[in-house]
Amino acid sequence: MVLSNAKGSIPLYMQIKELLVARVTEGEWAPGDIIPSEMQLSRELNVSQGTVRKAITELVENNVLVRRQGRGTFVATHDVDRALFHFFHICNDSGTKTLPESKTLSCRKKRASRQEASKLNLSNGAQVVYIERTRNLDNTPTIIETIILPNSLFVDLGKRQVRNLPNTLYELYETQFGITIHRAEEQLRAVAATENDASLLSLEAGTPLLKIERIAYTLDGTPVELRISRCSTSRHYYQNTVL
Amino acid sequence: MVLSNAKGSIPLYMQIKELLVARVTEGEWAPGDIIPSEMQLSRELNVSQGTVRKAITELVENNVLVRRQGRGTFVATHDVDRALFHFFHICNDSGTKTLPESKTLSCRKKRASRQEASKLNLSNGAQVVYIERTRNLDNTPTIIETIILPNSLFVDLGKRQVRNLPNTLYELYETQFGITIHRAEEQLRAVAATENDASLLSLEAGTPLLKIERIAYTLDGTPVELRISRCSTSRHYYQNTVL
DNA sequence: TAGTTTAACTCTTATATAAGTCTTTAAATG
DNA sequence: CATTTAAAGACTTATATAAGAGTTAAACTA
Repeated sequence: MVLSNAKGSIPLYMQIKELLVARVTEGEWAPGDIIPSEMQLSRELNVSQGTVRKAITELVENNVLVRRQGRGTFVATHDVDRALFHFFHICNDSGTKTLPESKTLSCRKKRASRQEASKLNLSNGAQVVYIERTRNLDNTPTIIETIILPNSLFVDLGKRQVRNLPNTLYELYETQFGITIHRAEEQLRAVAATENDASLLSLEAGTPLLKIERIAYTLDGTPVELRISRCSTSRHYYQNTVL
Repeated sequence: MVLSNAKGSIPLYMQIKELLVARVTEGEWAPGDIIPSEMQLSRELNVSQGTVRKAITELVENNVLVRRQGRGTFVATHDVDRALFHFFHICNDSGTKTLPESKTLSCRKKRASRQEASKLNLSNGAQVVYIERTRNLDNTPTIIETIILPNSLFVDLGKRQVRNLPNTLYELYETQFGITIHRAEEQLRAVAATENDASLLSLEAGTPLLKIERIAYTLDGTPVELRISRCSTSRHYYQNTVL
């Protein structure tokens, strides 16, 4: 890639931003890696340190990179904190947020339904990994989750780890499959608990549940996970901050 | 206020940020006003334009100010777009978001309940304005809203506008009462429709509804509105983007 | 081993130049 | 002569570069 500072061209710092993103998405720099210093990059690209800095600043705001003063700049990773603060929104009534324990019920391969395929941008009838689990909050089963993944990206996940899945899946995606979740869209509705829901959460059928349908995307915009959660909100709620 | 650039002190640009925020919260600059140019401010404060610029940049990211190249920098206002994009999260099934029409059912003064008072940081039994309304989406009643405001901040709102309230309340707060909503916390649960809910939304009692409890804050962190919405999610959903 | 230095970073501030917007003014047009 | 058009100028924010200060962790020393 060649940078251009001609008259009508895109600003230098934006071109640098693209270039840095490319190096992350293409795996040249993996999550957790330190990237070259601002000075090194500025020399390599023949621009000033401040210009590199502006590009990096915006990527830090997008949660792509992380800066540590005196140490360097790193590619963001999916540690537990990030999972908890960015992607998990259920609090208990006293307002505290804890990562729930998970009990995997099943993990198998199947063909995607028409809807699932469309939401994950797959061709009709493509193979998907299908995971069902319940999650405990404050020692009571509170959430039922159905997770649907393109089998092409998560090869052998169905076979290998049948009921041995870790609690924080996004860390697994990143470390085992090189897939980093960058953003997600969530659609929330209120639904009635089915008989099955009711028995899993030990409450009565028809009880209102909060249904969260999440599609998670990588940095380059590919949808890679469809996750449907049904939560009992008798002692918990979904927390959202509007800025 | 005096700026300090001594050794252990807070960075200049942050001090400037505080100063600019103060001028907005204290009403020296009102929403919609243009603020002095970066050069004017830099001369007034004896720093360089770039330092003022960094302070302003962060305030633009916080939705406090708005920049327009070639024109100037303005205090952010609560236009319809902002209300829709930042504070309204209900979409219809095809994914489009429209501002609902509102029908005010009642608007009166009462004493805050213990819970209401605590959520709005009021003393026990303080006076509040209590508004009830239904909102239509795609020509069907979809949302029931209860809005609770401290009477001390919204004097005579109860009397004056009994059933003549505009659709976008946040614009009213800003223009009539000088109160700008800056951020909000929302808590979502699934609940069963009461008989009253059911008749207002013409569905059956017990139907699951999405209950949204929002507390809205001004720039200086004062809670100024408690809003409880109950939404039918048969044809609509709550949309949240996780970054 | 505890304290000190040092090198490699990022962070802050300053300055210069580019680019966008609006107003004024004067020429061109009917 | 009245009206439109276009160019010039005086603003504004946007981008790029440079220099020095603050932080951190590891190497070095007593």
